[in-house]
Amino acid sequence: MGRRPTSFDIAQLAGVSQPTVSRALRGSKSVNPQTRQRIEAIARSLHYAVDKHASSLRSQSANTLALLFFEEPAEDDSTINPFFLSMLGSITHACARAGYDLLISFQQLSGDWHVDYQDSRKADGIILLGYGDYEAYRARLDHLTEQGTKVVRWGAVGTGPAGITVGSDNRGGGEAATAHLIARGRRRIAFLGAADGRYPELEDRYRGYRDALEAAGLMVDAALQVDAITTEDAGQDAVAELARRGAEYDAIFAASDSIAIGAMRALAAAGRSIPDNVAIVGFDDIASAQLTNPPLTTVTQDARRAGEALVRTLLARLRGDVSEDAPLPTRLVIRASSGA
Amino acid sequence: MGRRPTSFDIAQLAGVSQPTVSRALRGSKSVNPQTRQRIEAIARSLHYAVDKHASSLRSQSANTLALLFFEEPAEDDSTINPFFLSMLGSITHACARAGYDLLISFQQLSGDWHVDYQDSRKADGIILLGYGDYEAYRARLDHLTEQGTKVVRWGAVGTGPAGITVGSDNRGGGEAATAHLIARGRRRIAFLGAADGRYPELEDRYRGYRDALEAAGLMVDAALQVDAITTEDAGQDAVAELARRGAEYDAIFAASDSIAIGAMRALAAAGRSIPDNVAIVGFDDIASAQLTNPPLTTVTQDARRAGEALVRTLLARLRGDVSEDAPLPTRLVIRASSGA
DNA sequence: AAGATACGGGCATACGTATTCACTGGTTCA
DNA sequence: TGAACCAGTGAATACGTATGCCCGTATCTT
Repeated sequence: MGRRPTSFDIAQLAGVSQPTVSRALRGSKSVNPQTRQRIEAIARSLHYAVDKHASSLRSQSANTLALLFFEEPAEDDSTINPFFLSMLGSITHACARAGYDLLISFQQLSGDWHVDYQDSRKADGIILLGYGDYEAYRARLDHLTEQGTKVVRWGAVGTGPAGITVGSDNRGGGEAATAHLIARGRRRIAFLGAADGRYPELEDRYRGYRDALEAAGLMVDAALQVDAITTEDAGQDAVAELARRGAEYDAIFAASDSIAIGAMRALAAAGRSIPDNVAIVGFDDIASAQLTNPPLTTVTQDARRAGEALVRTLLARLRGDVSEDAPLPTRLVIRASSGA
Repeated sequence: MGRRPTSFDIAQLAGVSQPTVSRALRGSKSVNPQTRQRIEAIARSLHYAVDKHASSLRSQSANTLALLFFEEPAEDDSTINPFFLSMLGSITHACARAGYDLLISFQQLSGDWHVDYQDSRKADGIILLGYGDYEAYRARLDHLTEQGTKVVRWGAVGTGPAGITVGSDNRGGGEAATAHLIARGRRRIAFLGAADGRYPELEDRYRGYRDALEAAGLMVDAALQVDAITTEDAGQDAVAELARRGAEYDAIFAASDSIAIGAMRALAAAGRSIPDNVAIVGFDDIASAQLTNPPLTTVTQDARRAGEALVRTLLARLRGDVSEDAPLPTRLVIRASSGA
């Protein structure tokens, strides 16, 4: 019960020196196999575990990654986009498999998170997660990468410093969603979601929307595009805005499920039936999408692969590789909200 | 751009010794205020941050807490009970406020998680989160506390080693839910959820259920209690089991929203209308509860307060205090599933 | 006026590990 | 047969910080 055992204690019991213990336990091949086994047995029997801080101090690497969620400053309750939460599992597991610990933190986009982890050596690399006004943190992102901090982020592939962005094929997903509505006979399809550069993912989905319209020979009507960020309230407001404009539409492609759910609420309140009056498709396939009434047709992003890709890319960067992956494929999940 | 600045660099620039820098930055009052300011200014200008590992090694404290989620071994996808995920925000924030970092990890209940954090000094204390067969990890829990590891867990207050459990007033919540159904005129109320000792939270909710029945002079009918763990599938199965027994009932109190949602699905499939044929109340108030059809009446647990209480209790234990809080209050949220 | 006290800060050291360098005894090769 | 080599290991040291101990000076106390 005394104090924690150290590598010296093990060395003494094994009749070797401390460095040999260190080498044996880290798998150096310049240790006699028999010696190694003896050392490992003793270590096990003493419940020995390498002191993480001593190890990190000496080796100058934390063996830890940091996961930073950006939360909207507006929201008082700390609700994180469910899609990101669903990545949490695979990120955690991928880290564990690689032998890394995972630090987690919520940050305001506008805060000074970009210095903390960089300076205190808490983590070897950082994963940034969260939709949000891209312009608002682009400067911090550039700063980090210039300083040599290892970072990856979820976002629109092609934006931001080279090779640090992992993301879905938003454009392809947007096209698939819209093409589906067209195939169902809809012609006046509204798009709810930011179309400007501040939300590149949503913008890409908008591009896909236009691709599909144009491929079908349909006109892109600016009156049918309403800005909305990914919250239910924004979706609700967007439908109100369409009404204000007097816009006529028989379908909605919402740039996220949260927007879609808010929109459905507004449509229901206005007495418009889904999908008969208005068909609707979302994006993300969050858990709630199965529970809406009617269930929401949406575009699935593979959260598991996403998390794994983030970790894999970051670990590659730590090794000095720069592997730029292609966008992750998306898949249309057809439920009742988009028509029979 | 050279290497990271150390406290020696700052000392040199400030014309003092390294220990003085350390003292100044940690707020020791035995440093002249002017000296301190000078040091702080230099530290800021160099973007100096204390090296976490050196600090932890010297001071023998990690300044870090660990959050361990237990996941069901059965589930291939790493879905965590949404209620626990909703605690994540407040736990994270509470840690940040206290100046602690937060490590996160998913674990199998049956794994050997109980040695890792204890031995490697990664964290000063551990927060355990996750429903699960209590008997299955009771031994590990006892082991940890006996070794002096600082642990808190979410669960049924009164179970487990003294003072380490934070939890809701499950019994009160169960009583409120059941009393509500009785007030709505229901008389044959089924309980879906484990009533044995392996799931103490659910058992407490069952106790509350019985309290309410007895207070109203109603009989407790064993045929109306069906074991179910907190998954949708279990809820679905439980309704099937009631049918198999030929039990008659006009209401269900489900020990969790997940169970309730599964039950609603089964009822809908069986053509029984909610709430006319069967009124139903859940427990947890997860996000999906608002989206069911009809929306689910349920018992809210305050996730924010829960997370804060967990962190507060753990920090108190780290200081050596043993503060045993009362169970956190719950609140009945009445929606359409329990009748007009 | 002399001793006591407080203040500010330096010296030395310890935390536990990983790594460089040097050494030994044996083996191989020309 | 000497030189070059290799496997296996120990001695020494560095990583960057926090803290116990000590000392000099200035301020009180009686």
